[in-house]
Amino acid sequence: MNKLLVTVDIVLFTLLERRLQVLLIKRLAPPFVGSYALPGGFVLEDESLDAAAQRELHEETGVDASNGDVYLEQLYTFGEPGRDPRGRVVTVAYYALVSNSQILKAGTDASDASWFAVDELPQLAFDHTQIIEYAHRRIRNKLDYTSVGFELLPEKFTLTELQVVHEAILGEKLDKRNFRRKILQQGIVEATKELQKAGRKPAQLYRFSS
Amino acid sequence: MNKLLVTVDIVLFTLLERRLQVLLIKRLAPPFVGSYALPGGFVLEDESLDAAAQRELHEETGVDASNGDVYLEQLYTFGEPGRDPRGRVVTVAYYALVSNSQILKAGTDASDASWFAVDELPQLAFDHTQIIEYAHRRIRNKLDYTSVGFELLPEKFTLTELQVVHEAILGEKLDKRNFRRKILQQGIVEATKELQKAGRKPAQLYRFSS
DNA sequence: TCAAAAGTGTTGAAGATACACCCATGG
DNA sequence: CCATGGGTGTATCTTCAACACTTTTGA
Repeated sequence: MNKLLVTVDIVLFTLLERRLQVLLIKRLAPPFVGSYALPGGFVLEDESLDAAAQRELHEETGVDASNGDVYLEQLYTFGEPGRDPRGRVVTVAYYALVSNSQILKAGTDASDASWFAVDELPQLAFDHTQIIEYAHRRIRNKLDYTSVGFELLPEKFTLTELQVVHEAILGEKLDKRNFRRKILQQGIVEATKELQKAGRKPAQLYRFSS
Repeated sequence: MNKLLVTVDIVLFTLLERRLQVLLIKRLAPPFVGSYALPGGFVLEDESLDAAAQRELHEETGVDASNGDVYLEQLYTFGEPGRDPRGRVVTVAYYALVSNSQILKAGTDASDASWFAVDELPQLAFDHTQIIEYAHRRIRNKLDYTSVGFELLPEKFTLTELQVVHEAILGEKLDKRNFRRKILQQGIVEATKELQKAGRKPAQLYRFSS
């Protein structure tokens, strides 16, 4: 009948500069002052774990997961004694996927937050390096049998943008023709009537079809 | 800085009568007196979550997971407020796979424990039905890309026994020739020099090769 | 001699991989 | 006019699915 401290930490991914990146927050209080750490915090008495994750995500990063357009999923629970020098803390880790456009909406008021490429992380507080690796592994596997890729893109996107997402997550180049064939014959995207006019040559915009 | 009750619950699977079965314990104390529930209990101040799961498994079922021959893996953490009428309880669920022979070794001193086929569960306490479904789904998926099946068998086994394990987990019949070819060309089993003499026709015994 | 489980190959379909060129646009 | 990214098809290989009969043994 032993009560323990329970926190949620969130590995927030996005795609920036064609690379998979994670949001980290510089710690202002001990322990690990000055190190970067995952956004997160304590679970309140009367909120679910998912709700706590949503709340912390919003408080610390400005990203709003309460409407359906942020993918948020429980990852794993870390509870080694000694993983937090302040005492026994059990952390339920989550990961979240947001598009570039949602980040901009969220604004940068969480001032000590910055993005880091997953393969170039700084030294992190606690066991957060391990948690991020675990999350990265999870989405890599998930890409094989689901359509998580869309969660990192805005509502409308080109197939090349989707391919870049897959390449960033998998860490390898994909063949353009094979990729397009696979996505199209899976029937999980549908063409919109719009073209992206930004680039050199206008590209067909697609949207995710449930 | 809110402390919460943290428990571990274990979904212990085995294969009995060619069916996937789960160990349940009849509750003697409120709430849910007389209902069946998963074995589990509170996490102590200075033990890891894995250690707590191992300890509870041993205390409540007699199964010893401290040597390597029980497969024990964290499943998911359930923390809805209201899932336990006594108050806020966060449960880190685990699942474990044991062979028939390990059960017999463990003995039946945990007197109010009984096995139930996963597809014929009684009414359960708390949200334990949901936890078992989650665990069942996990091992079904895992069967596609790993070799969890072995964990439900003794060290030496025939290919037909392995096939029965797969069929019990997947809930469908498999083609014998296709199954054997797949397993053999994966190279994850090796033939021993022994034959099983029990049945009608002697069968080659295999063992798992790491 | 019968019942029960062991063991064994082939074919066709579907899915995955490798691979190269032309086109439209903006600078 | 050139650099950039958009867009397209085919041949091959690998993988998966369907399918039936013979053998050994104990009762």
